[in-house]
Amino acid sequence: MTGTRAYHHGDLRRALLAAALEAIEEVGPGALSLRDLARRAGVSHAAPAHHFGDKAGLLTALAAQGFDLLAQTLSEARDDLLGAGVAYVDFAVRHRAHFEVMFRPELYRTDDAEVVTAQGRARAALRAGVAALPTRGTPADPDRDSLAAWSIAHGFATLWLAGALPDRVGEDPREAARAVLRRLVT
Amino acid sequence: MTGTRAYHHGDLRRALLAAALEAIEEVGPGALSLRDLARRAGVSHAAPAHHFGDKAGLLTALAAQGFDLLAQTLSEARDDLLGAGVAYVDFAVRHRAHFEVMFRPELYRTDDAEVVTAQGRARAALRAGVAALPTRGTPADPDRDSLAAWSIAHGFATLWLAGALPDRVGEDPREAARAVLRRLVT
DNA sequence: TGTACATCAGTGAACGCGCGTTCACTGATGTAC
DNA sequence: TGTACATCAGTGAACGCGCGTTCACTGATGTAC
Repeated sequence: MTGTRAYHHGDLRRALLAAALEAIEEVGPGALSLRDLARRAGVSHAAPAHHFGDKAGLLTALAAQGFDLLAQTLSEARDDLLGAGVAYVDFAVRHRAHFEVMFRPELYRTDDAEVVTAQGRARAALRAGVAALPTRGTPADPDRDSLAAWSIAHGFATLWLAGALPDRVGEDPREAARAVLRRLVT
Repeated sequence: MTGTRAYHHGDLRRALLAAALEAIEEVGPGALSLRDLARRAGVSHAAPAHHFGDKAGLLTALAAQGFDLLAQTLSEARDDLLGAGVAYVDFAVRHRAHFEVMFRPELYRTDDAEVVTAQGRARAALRAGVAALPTRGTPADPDRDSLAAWSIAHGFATLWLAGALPDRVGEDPREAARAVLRRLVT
């Protein structure tokens, strides 16, 4: 494979997804355009339709990929709720584009089979983390505890991404998240 | 004022803001177009520029309005952290359009004077609520406690709006939020 | 090893659309006298 | 109370742009024989 442009890209689907992540980080998922992705991938503007049909198709693929990645990330922090929370925030910051798409269901097909499967995996990993929560005085309510843990991690992550947090939280999201999450976990 | 169209609308600025809230609830803040707002307000498509200059100008006005509304809402729950948290979630659900704009700083001018002022008010109201937090065993850390409370309320609100929460949380956001927030507050 | 053919990936020209922006304008309102 | 005039809010035609989508096409790849 020299510098010459091959007629067949070879791995255009993957290349378009990568270009989409890049574009989303720059302009957000709303302003995404298929023509722009084609440009980024160095391919004709009609090419993306071949692989994804339309914009929602592409974002659906990205969402599925994102939930899978999140599930994987969370399951590595098994038996450690604090660690899982920190991993969740870290995921949001490092995979910002994925994260932003995942939680804007109006942008993609939430009933897509791959999305549903991946979502299930992520949900299971989340619950596994919460199951490890040390019970405090009051009798444990797994449902409520699970939602509380998810909420605080998700909220911190979104506020971080929105740049809404005060400067004093510092520059390391993991460290900042750990301090805040401890409030719930310890 | 009969049914006849007056040449001068009289209160176009306010009408456009109202139309914007409506449009945002339907299509999200990203897909907003000034021409659509003009249509909704029954006015020529060039009219909005008169009042807001451009889209960012309009969203800036909306963000400022939103932060003011939030500050007002929170300050009504003075001395009651749980109540403030529930009010925060309730605000997000009932003023969804405002809320969505407020936390997408890339859409408006965050350095706008009115925005900065209103944000300051909201922030102060938030801190006042947290100051009422009962201290538990460990010595209180107001900064951390404040961020934790904000995170959990914000996270629950965003997840609710995204439709990401499981069905079992029910249909009343206030009630559901109260249950979850109690995990942090009690 | 070669040839014929089907399939598939990507091309590029063309289309219609909605958008933001500009600009000369017109009608309404407010003010000075 | 009337008139003249300045100011302001909104008009509507025009423009150029980037977009998604369509479609006949072409070049590359894989397979059958």
